[in-house]
Amino acid sequence: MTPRPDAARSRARILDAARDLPADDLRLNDVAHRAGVGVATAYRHFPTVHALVEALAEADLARYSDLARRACAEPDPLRGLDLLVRDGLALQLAGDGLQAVLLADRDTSPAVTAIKDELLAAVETVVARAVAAGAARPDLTPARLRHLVCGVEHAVRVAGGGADEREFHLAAALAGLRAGPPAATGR
Amino acid sequence: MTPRPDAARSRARILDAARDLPADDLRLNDVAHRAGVGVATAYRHFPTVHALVEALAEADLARYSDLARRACAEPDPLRGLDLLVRDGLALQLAGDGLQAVLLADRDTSPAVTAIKDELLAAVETVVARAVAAGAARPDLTPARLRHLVCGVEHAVRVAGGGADEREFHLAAALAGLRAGPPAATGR
Amino acid sequence: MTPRPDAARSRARILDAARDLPADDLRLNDVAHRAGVGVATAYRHFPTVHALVEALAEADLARYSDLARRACAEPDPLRGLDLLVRDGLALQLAGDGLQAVLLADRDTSPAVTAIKDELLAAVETVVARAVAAGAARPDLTPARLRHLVCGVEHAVRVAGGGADEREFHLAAALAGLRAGPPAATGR
Amino acid sequence: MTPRPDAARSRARILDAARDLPADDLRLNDVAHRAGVGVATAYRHFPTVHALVEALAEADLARYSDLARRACAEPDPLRGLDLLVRDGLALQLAGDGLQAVLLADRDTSPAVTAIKDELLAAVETVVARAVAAGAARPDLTPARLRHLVCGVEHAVRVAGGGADEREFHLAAALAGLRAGPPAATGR
DNA sequence: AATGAATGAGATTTCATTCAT
DNA sequence: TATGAATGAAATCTCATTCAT
Repeated sequence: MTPRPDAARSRARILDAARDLPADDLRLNDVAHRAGVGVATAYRHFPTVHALVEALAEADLARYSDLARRACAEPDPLRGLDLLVRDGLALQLAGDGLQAVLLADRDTSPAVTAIKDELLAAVETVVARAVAAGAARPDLTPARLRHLVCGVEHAVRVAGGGADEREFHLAAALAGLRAGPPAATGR
Repeated sequence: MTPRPDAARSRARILDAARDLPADDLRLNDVAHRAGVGVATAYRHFPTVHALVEALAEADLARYSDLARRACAEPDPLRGLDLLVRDGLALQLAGDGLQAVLLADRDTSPAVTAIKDELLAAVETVVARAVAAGAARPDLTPARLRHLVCGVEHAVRVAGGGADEREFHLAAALAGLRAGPPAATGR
Repeated sequence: MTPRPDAARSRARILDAARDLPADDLRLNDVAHRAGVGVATAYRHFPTVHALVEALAEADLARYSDLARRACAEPDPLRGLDLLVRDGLALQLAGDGLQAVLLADRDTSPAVTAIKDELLAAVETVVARAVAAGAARPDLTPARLRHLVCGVEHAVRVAGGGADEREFHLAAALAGLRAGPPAATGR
Repeated sequence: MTPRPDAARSRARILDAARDLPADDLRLNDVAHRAGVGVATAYRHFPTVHALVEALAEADLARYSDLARRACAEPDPLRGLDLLVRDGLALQLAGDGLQAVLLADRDTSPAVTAIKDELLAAVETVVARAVAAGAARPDLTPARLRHLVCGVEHAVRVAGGGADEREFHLAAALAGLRAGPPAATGR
């Protein structure tokens, strides 16, 4: 079960090399070359690009899960929701493969699935508490919260990713989550 | 000046064929084949995939511009803003290459640049009126509004694109745009 | 029979444009474009690249024929041979399509064939007189003389085409033509 | 260091296939197809056509170098020169890519450069000895000798390549090399 | 388990020639 | 006749994945 030492070294080198590249444009060939490792070695460790992205995201995913647990523990449901969104957004913006892993239907690594399950459970709690307390729109669901944060991440990225833009879009999102449905203005 | 009829026919066939394919995964080779046109012909008309995406988006872009002009004409600035966001989102969700064209720094076609300029000018007016009327966050800018709508589009897409999801994210976004900055709850 | 004035103008423009390009790498497309003329127009005037090369070479070919006639008229057969080789080489080096036309089995233009026939007849005379006078190797034939000059042209070209190199290779060739067979030194 | 057996096999198959084609009209695509090898494999081994031509010529180049060394070792400088020209011409006529490799300014393969350097050094010696012994024109240089042989190769080729033609042009060239400058007969 | 050459599919590009206008 | 877009074949190149060693 314990990996051979040289295998572990290869794996680590591959991950290190991958961190220098944009997560949305990884080529296993390229990564292997930069890692000073054979192409097939990279494929042995990570059969698909997604498997590699998962491995890269795993640490951040664990942090996300911890964050969600802390958000559950907040006495004030509103503050819990805000904390989750604010710090979750920061995590998603810091590492560019996280969104893909969060949104994937199936995971390559069981460990990743386990962490995601924990995370989703905690998010469910945070959302349920916020809705129950009237601190969030009544039609908010855990899935919707996740999608919304992904949308905000996207908005901030296309805006260039600066801190000012992040603050603006975060503030608008938090306000939008909280408020009840606005008076209809549509046609 | 006027394009030759056969050139126009080729162009139209290429565009028709491209409409059957996802805008984010177009291959000129494939498009040419489906259009019953030589590969070289496709490359002559559209030197890059982006040029083709632009051409596909041009009609929607014109509709977007019309919409923005109507939004300017709304007597109530708030209703103008809501109209622009709601119907703009619908346009962006209907044709999947629109966002890429809207966000591109440079355009291939001068016609596209012209339409985008008109659109941006109208958006500027809508935002300025809404802010002046106190109907939108004071730090809202035209660029931020565009990025926000792109974020909402993204959220709805990852949610599966259903009408319910669209309504939820739209409502949250409109509410978030309107409200002043929320009481700080961050760390 | 008289060409229409505009056709004549097209033809002239094509020839002018072709003169700016290396004769061994002409593309009709390219020539047409530089001439400011439609591609098909170029093809109408010159169905093949060789036809164009012939037309470009025609004037030089006529000069070559005149030269050969003058060489025939030389009282001294040796001087006639030398004159033909020396000035013929100069002509061949000056315009880079001449060799191809000289060596072609068939010609596109009857006019070119006529000039070549005159030229070949004169060369035959020059060679016959030189051989008869003992001023050239007895096994020299008109064809061999032509091939030899083409070989010298090639040597000068790969040497860079300078005047010194031309003089060296010319001198060696003239000496080689004149001498009887050398004492055998081969295996 | 040692090439992998399968890579060596591919390389050999590509070279074998290329030998069936005219060296002055090689297309990597075609060669790969005939060799029963993927196109990409052909491009990996030989990034350009010239690299392939070099590899094809390498064996002949080595023979050429041996020949030049033997020519240096001839006690009689004149016989050394004749041997080099006669047998060098035979080599150049046998394999049609040799001239291109000999005349190229830069080589793809360092091995080829090394052989060419040896060859050129030996030619230099042969020429120097012949000139010193009064067995060749005083203005003969190693470069001129190379260009002259290329010119003779060209003449023989355009003459059809037969043995008679080869003997004629060879005899003329050897005589031309040997003789001092002829009495001037030009204008 | 590690290696990197081989593979084949297909993207892009070039070009000579044809054809509708 | 003139035009230049269209054409298709083929050359070059890229890439993700597989396979022999």
